[in-house]
Amino acid sequence: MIYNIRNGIMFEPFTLKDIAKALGLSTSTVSRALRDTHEISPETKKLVLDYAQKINYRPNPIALSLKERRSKSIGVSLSEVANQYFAQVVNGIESIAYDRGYHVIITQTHEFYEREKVNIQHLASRSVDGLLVSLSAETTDTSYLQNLHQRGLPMVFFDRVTDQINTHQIIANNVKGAFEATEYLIKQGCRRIAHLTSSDHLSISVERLNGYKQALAKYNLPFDEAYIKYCAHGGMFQEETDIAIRELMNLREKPDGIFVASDRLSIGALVVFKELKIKVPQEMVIAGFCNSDVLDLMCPTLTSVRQPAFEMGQIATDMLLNLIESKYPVHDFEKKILDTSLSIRNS
Amino acid sequence: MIYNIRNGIMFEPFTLKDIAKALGLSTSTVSRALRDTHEISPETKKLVLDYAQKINYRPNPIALSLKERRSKSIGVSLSEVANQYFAQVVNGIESIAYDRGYHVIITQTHEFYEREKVNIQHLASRSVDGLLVSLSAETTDTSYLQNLHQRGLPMVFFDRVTDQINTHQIIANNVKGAFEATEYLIKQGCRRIAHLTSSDHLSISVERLNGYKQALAKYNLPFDEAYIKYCAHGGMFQEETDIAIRELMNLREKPDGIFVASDRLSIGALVVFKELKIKVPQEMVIAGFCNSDVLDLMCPTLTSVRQPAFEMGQIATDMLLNLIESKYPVHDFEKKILDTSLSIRNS
DNA sequence: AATTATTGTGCAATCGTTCCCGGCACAACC
DNA sequence: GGTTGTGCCGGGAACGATTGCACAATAATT
Repeated sequence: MIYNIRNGIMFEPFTLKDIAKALGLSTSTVSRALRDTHEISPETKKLVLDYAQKINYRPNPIALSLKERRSKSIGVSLSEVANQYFAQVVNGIESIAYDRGYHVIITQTHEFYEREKVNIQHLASRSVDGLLVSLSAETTDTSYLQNLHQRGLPMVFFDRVTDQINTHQIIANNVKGAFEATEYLIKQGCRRIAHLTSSDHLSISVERLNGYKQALAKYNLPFDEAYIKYCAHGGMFQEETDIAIRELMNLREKPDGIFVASDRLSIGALVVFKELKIKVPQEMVIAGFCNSDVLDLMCPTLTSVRQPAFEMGQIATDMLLNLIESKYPVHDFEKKILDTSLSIRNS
Repeated sequence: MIYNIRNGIMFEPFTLKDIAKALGLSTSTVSRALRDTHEISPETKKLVLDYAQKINYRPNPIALSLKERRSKSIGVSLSEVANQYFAQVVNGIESIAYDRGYHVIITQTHEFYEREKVNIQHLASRSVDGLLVSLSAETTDTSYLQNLHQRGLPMVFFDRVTDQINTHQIIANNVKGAFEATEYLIKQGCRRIAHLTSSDHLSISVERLNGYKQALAKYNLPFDEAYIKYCAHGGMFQEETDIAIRELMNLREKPDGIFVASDRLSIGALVVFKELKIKVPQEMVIAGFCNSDVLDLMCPTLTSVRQPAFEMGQIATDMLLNLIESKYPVHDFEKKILDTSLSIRNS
């Protein structure tokens, strides 16, 4: 192996100029040889390619970005990768992005609006070619995103979307998923079904609440606002979940079933019910959105609504890359809705 | 807000040249005015600053990276963020990096050597100023990393380290952690203690095996190679874990306790024991490294060795940034070892 | 033999920024 | 009055890669 010793200290990758100098050619010839242009003689090509191979030459992506005016990378904003649902989405995103030659830069909001804003503005200024966004629980003001969108930065929303920005959206069928979960609780004999959810302005909260209401309506059960509990930070702090459930259990008419709207809240709820030593499913049946793959190991048990997370990541990325690579402005946007599946666990 | 309409379609931020043209100055003057150099008159400065403010000018970080020959970003290579331990490490990394003005780019190996190599070479080709690496289960050949290191790319290893590269390392006290877990099993009355671990060349495997042996030795229990099971991909495929445990349970002298060496394997083992309907802890006591925060919900129960993951991420990042920003070559490297803690769960 | 293709290569501009160098005023000095 | 100084600013090179254009050398044609 040959080391680059132009400078003994700093990490200095080889450049076209290095190859050109070593071989007594011009940089343009070297560049063309590497890109396999027809106007370079086979001998020169071989010479250059062999040498490039030997020193393990890689084109400098930063110089390319500057020249091409794009970075071949996309930014992702989500609440946290420790959440199984998002981890699976990320895997889907990467599977598509890498195939199409894009880098993926992941940023976490931890459900804070300020963090989201800083992250996304940072990404935009670092010239990502597009954004995949799932809004934080705190976010109500999307004006900074509208700004970037109006100025032409492609973006696709997934999971937690907003209608204030006209672009592609990819979500699970939250209404149907919530309906099925609630219906399951009803069929298990529950009559006072509580609903634990994230902040009330998130799209997923609205839709899942809708599905819950539809199920109650179908079976002629009354809707009672007292049974709905919101967690402003989506259960990011266990205290939120703790208080919400204790309040529910202190109601005069305790709920006998609960539908939980998100991964983190579902897990958090199980923790609280275990602490409170409430018998599941005798005293309380629990169903909730959750993509964890260890639910079968848990007690108390959770009947889960599972989202096609990997696929959602794939589709969102495909949509985004198509936007980025489109030669003409796109005005026709799609809202894609994928079905969830219900995994029944009943001990 | 003023939008740049040089081109109606693409996202085109303002440049120095735009300001210079608008104000009838040269780009160098504008640049100097913005950087507040003393050789620009107060009036010109104010003129430039006001205009820049008005159009919301941001320097192009890509051009800066090319010029400064650094990107103010660090790369991370780890097996998968869906693993709680790594998710926590990432949070630690970000907490330090963002404070010091660095971006974090995360890549996942999913325990494959080829994936690791491609990812890291991609990162190194210029876009990152340094690397945080935890090796994949498959990796035995670190020559491509040695290469980058010799050429001056700063890197710090965490968790799964190698001694083939002379740089900072930050790990948990794996020997002690494994010793305590095994000792716990012995004190619970186990006499035939199996050990389920990742691929045999990983540093963590070697160290954790050592701790296991030391505990056996201290209590005069025989070491039996038949009780050691390796999973080449660290349990990335559940089948690996499945086969390993079934083999253990088919031994003439079945083990009555098992010490598991990693997060994913611990979870995988619980799944298998549940499937096999083996009574825990009556027939089998399980202890293992695991940073999951829902272990209290699981049955069968797992006594866990918990690593200070967040802190490891923080320390590794601090070390790396110090390397990157050091004006002189560093030859004095540190191996930092953090204590684990044992969480006993016994149902 | 002169002209025209064809082939292979180099020059220079470009992307956005920084910074060295030099130049033009005007003032202060011996 | 020349020399030196100083404040203010523009020109241009550099970072690394791509690419249109020019030009050389050789081959093919008239």
